[in-house]
Amino acid sequence: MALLPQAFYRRDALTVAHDLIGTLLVRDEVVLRVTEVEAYRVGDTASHCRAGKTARNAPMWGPPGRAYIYLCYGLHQMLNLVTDEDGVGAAVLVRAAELVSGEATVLERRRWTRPLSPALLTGPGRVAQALGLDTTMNDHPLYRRGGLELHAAPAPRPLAVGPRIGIDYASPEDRQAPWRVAVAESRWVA
DNA sequence: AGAAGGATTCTCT
DNA sequence: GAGAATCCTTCTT
Repeated sequence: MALLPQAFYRRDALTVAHDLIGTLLVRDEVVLRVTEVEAYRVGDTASHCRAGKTARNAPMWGPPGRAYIYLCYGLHQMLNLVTDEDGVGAAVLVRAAELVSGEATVLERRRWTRPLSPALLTGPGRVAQALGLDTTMNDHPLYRRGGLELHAAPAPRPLAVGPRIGIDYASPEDRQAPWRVAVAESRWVA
């Protein structure tokens, strides 16, 4: 499988967001196909970087192709992939995925008892939990072998776009911006 | 030092 | 659909 190079991430977050759909998140035996993402772009009033560099969002300002993971609502880990040039704050949030392999490990990490359904992996906290991620994985490079990796795969079509979720604090323009991207026909979408 | 709020999820009804 | 869980980050005093 082809590891995506760092150059893949060194572009505008919205461009990366579109190209991210269909790629494979890989950690050991667990493989997830990305089905839904949101772009948080440079100068974005919805972005964690809107108030400048802080201890929490520092990974977003670093080199592209690395992980930015943060704790939301005190309990959910959120996985972002850092984009754009080194030194500017931008990233793409992974919101949903489809199970490709590693079912046993994912079920265990998610403490899933019900019959298999898209709810297993639709939602950013669920994806991160399925991959066993937490903030100690911050700055982890996804373009190198080892730990969490991102692999190229055929791009599903068509895609659907819409406004992002849970950003009421952003400017009206940014709230409406269609920077959420998903596989149009997948059931593995929130 | 204290307070507010958050890129959510789960379990009910 | 509503409410609880839960704690870090950030902003204010």
